[in-house]
Amino acid sequence: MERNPLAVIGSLLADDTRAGLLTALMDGRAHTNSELARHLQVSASTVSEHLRKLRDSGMVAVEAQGRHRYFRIADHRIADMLESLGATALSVPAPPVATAVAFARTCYDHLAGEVAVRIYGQLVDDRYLIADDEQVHLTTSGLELFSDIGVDVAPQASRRPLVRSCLDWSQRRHHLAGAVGAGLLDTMLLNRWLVRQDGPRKVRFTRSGRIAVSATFGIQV
Amino acid sequence: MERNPLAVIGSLLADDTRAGLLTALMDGRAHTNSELARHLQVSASTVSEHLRKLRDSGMVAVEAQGRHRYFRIADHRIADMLESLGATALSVPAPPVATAVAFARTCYDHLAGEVAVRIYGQLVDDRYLIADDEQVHLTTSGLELFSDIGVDVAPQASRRPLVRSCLDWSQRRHHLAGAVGAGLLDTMLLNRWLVRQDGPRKVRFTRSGRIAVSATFGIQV
DNA sequence: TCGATAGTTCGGCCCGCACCGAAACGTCGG
DNA sequence: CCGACGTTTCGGTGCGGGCCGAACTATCGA
Repeated sequence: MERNPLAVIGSLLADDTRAGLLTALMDGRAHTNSELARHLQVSASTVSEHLRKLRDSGMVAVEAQGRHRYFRIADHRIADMLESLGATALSVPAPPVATAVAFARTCYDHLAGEVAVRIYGQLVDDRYLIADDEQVHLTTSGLELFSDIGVDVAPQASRRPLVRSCLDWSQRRHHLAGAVGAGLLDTMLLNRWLVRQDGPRKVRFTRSGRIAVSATFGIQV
Repeated sequence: MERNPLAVIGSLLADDTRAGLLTALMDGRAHTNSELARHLQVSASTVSEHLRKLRDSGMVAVEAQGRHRYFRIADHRIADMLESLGATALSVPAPPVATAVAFARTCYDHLAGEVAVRIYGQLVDDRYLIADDEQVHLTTSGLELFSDIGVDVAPQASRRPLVRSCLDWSQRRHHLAGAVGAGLLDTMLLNRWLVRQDGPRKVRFTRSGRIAVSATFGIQV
């Protein structure tokens, strides 16, 4: 059965939930299945099926990371099309869909956002951290650095790696995860360098926190 | 129920028949309900319902003319959107949807197309025809002109007006309809100025036809 | 005034598909 | 290896909507 190409695209957009997924993804970041399910108030299985269709059609791409799978708009051509489509809707003057990217936020059990990316980069530059293509290692001086601020850097009894890199989709760059990444967040919260905000993953640096981060990692916050 | 604007547009495009209607209308011309129904091989009632939806949404506009209603893409913003959407489909390099406009074709019982528009304009310029906003009248010299080439210009027993203007949607300009318009086409075919082609409304000027039209109306064909 | 034709509305049928819960699968961390 | 958790697959249900034919309206031309 030969279908009209307009109808093919239209069918993908026609469903309200699917359109909601695309709209949510239009913030330029990548999201997990369950995040999206919560956001749209539908079951995880439903979202999974929708995402599969969007993926099959090439509108959405996926990147696996551990037991999470991050979904995002496939490329800027798709984004442009959706943007222009949304603008055409009610002759609305194109509401700016891009949201402000959080400077600091949490990503599961570790710190993410702009500041986390900069800390990660500085750690690499200063040879506290060695990052090759696939693997990340903490150097001896890195071990000392984290140990000094109260992060447990003992080799884990568990299989959990000390350090792991995690891709920050709002930045498209890596930041620090793994046991040390989690420990760093714990320490920051414990010492009130950082306090949680109302949003689920929102955090904010305190005044003393900014000073401490500057002193510890040598970056300006 | 609040719906996602993407889903609103998507729903309109999602149906294959509706997408086919829009694709057909993307030739830039206006078409009637029954034309479109024939083209898409569905019933007239089905097309009518689809066109109503497209009209309600503002994607398609309609203009009534006698017992015909001509449907067209509402404005160039919609056309642009559809064009870009179609181009996004399979990364196809945007097939040129605009078809060549027929130089000469029939419109029901009279002549239409580029040549008909030019004849009409020349008739007005030469004062054979007086056209004000709403009405069109044949002058005495106009009566003679058509009488000379064998078109019956006797006042009609029927209510049918001698001359009427008909909007040519491929040209967005008027041409001659009414009893004289119909008679002119008859005469042209009878004298073999014009011969029918294989297409339902396709006609072609003969060599002698070109000469006769030039001589009669003073236009170059 | 009347038949022919274009278009719309209405009623009813039926298919496609969005949805959910349950179960299966894969990865993480203990 | 095991429990926890994120994700996907599967089966079943219900509803929206596209389709047609028939009836109705409007216009044209005789």
